[in-house]
Amino acid sequence: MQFDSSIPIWTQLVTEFSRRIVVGSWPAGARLPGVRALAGEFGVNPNTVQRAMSELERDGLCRSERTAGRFITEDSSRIDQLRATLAEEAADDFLDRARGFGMGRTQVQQLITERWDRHVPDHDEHTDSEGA
Amino acid sequence: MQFDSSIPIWTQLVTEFSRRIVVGSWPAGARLPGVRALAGEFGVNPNTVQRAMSELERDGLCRSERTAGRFITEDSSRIDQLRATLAEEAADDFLDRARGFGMGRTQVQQLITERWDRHVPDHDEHTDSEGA
DNA sequence: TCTACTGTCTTAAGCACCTAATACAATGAG
DNA sequence: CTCATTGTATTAGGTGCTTAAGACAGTAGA
Repeated sequence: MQFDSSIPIWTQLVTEFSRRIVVGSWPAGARLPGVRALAGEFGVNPNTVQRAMSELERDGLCRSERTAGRFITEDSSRIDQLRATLAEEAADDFLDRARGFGMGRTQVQQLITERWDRHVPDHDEHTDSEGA
Repeated sequence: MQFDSSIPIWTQLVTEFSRRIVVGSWPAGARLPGVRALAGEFGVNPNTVQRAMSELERDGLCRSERTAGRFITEDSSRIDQLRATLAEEAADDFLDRARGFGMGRTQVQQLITERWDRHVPDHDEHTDSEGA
């Protein structure tokens, strides 16, 4: 993973860890790798990982058993809530920016459509797996 | 205007100045207030304003006549381009995040619709923010 | 019991960046 | 010419991030 040097690494780790929780790489109840192992994976200092983990704990996404390791919360509804919150924040950030320079609702929807297409390599493919 | 202390002020000024250019508060060819005047308006140091202005010049959005002041570019197509670029960047940032946790196209469109409605002033807004 | 592993805490150093204060250079008005 | 205003450059201070090294406490397993 690559880091943006203009943003604190621990912040970017929080984002990455949240993503892993939301997409299920780290499912509810899972035991996480130790801070030293994660530090090795990302090429950072264990303290930096710990700072990110503290943030996740503060938000009730994981808990640490002091000697047994660290575990994702069992509360799957909390994870659903996280997913919703992240989505809303992303949308709100975007809408604030778009409205800031005067875009209307229709323009916004069209912009999303255009940009989505450029994000998807193949037009033919329906990657519309609307499960939830 | 209020600044986010976790982001450099000059960066936020670039955003604000770009917005003014895009929405026409600072139209093509306009003479801008001096760095000291702007610094006073935003409550920051003139150097901070200048750093933001240097960025705008680097992007061809304004030019400085060393003793006469600073002027927005006459090239209105450049401003149109800026508007398009800002919109695309905002959309791409959003889509990267949304796809990052597995949202599909339809979900994204629906999310935008929901959030747009809550952004409309008339709607009763209850902020249900749990930390992410 | 002894060893290895877990998270946690402390201290310190180095570094980059942001911000501020100030001085400088050039031009136009009077 | 003299002075005020313009943008610009230099220097210094402060803050926060990251890394590093080490020590501590508790637990599981050989």
